[in-house]
Amino acid sequence: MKIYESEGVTWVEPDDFYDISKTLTCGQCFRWKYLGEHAYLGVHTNHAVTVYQEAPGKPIALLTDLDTARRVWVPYFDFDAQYDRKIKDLALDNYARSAYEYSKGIHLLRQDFWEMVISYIISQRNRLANIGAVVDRIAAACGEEINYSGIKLYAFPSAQDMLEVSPSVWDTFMLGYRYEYVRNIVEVAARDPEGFASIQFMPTEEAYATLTRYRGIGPKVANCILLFGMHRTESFPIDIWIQRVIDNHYGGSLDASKFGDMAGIIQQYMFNYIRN
DNA sequence: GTCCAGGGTCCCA
DNA sequence: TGGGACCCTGGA
Repeated sequence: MKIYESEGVTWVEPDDFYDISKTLTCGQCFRWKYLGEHAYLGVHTNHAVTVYQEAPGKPIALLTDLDTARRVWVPYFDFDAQYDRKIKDLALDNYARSAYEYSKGIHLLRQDFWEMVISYIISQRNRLANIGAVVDRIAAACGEEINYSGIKLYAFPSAQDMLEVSPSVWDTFMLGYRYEYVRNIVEVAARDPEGFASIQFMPTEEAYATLTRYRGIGPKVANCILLFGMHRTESFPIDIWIQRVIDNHYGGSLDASKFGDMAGIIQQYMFNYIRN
């Protein structure tokens, strides 16, 4: 990977083939906004950035300084990752191969654990666009304001921040039947922030068992939290789309462990492939 | 206006 | 182990 600053813009050239547009729109994240002209605006923890890529495989521009880019955005975007080499080492079946060819350039973001817990509880039986709208409303109501070149953006709030606003504000989030799920886990996390945060450092099986004990977190949501919020790339969340893939192309059953620690990335390739 | 499904999970038989 | 219910939204 190459990284350098030029006239206030930091440029990144990953070793891997990288597609910013696919990475940000394939459904793994909910809060990035398309600005037009190949540029996206997004927030991670209490940082905001504009990212631009003229075309897949081209150098990527980050509107931030070199130090912040190195410290915050290189890990977030997984610019250092070497998926292409790992994929070559796997004997992919025809469908996985087609999904990869179609979706190549998608990378797995290293998103915030707590934000992913809440986002994926909200995601159940919900539309992609609506998930982002709900998460944005929560951030705007409870999150710390980030002034980004005159634009007001909001960090995703902590559990304590979310409890500080009144229940009538919670009603404006439009959580629907997921209200009790979110409320419960926010109260749990606010009571013992460090204990809850420690889930992300547990071995994968223990983390899965712990997560699925909470109301509103079943197998699919737990696997999404493992994959997107903890970067456990061996996780393979099965939603209705992936289930369709398994039914239509794998005769009803698929042992994703044959993909090893690329299973989660191949899941993203398949999800992107079948949805388009 | 009605109907239906959307990145599921819980509950109860 | 399987079916129904659950909140809210947008498109047909």
